[in-house]
Amino acid sequence: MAFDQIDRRILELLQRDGRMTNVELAERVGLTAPPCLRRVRALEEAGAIRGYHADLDAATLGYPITVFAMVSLRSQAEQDLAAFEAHVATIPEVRECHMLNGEIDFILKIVASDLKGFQEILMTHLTPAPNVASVKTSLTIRTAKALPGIPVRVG
Amino acid sequence: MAFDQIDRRILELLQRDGRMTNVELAERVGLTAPPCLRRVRALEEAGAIRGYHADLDAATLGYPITVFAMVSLRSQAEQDLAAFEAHVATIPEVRECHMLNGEIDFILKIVASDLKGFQEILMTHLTPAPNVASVKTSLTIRTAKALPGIPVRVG
DNA sequence: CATGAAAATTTCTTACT
DNA sequence: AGTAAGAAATTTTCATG
Repeated sequence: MAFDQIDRRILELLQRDGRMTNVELAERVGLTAPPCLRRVRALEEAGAIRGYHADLDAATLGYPITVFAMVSLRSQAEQDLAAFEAHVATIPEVRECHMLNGEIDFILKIVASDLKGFQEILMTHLTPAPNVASVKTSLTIRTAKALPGIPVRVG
Repeated sequence: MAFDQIDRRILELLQRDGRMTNVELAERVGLTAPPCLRRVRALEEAGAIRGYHADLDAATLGYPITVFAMVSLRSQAEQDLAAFEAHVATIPEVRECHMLNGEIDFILKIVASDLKGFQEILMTHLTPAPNVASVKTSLTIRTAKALPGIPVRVG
């Protein structure tokens, strides 16, 4: 599928404001509402738009702690990697899990209500998990930049 | 400000589907539309909801490469930390920048169109930046989990 | 084949209770 | 928090280049 300039403009605008009305979106990209809506639906169908999410303030809602955990496993056999992924999928505080190349096998983004809660997750669910060789964690002091998704060239 | 069960339910639903209509939202939380909309506006005002974003598929839109970069600086004086943050803020491919405790000063999430593009960012904008002592990068092989935001207890 | 106009439906939003 | 009403947006249908 090919995305033209109007499609990219739509993507950029909806990434910036996911609740923009279709009428405003249409105006901004220079279309009327119906063809604009059809393009949005097509972008959703094509998988270019995976969904829409409210961006919640973690600290305000009781999760002031964000931690990155670098995890190394003993075995990197595919079934062992998959088993670890399946395990972390069950931990609600683990919001992201990315498999990396190199020494570190996974990087996890974890949120917690306090340090005690973080330690609980670490000691109870992560360090003792099967096949885990090492877990190195770093607390987030502050987040300087957190843009959604990707840069969208509207050139 | 205190959030009750209904507020939390609203937050959970909008985090899951940021374009849910207020009518459907109201039905799901057991209110009629007007008080539900008032709650949503109040949550936005209070900063609990920071915004809404379309979740775009990076690979489909020309950014198949995601890299995590662990950056250490020579000086951790506040002005030098802030200068680095201001610098990465100008690089569109750097989507996230978190200041960490410990050996690593910052973790960056970077997207790129290909390895050449990534190398370009690394060599041109990151490694030679003022005050940068070391940059260790890891390519993302696959992302096993990527939930938005935070767990919302609706108990 | 995508756009646009028009119309029907649904949603949003305000005023009031 | 809910009801009711007016305004606005969404969505379908249909005509056009």
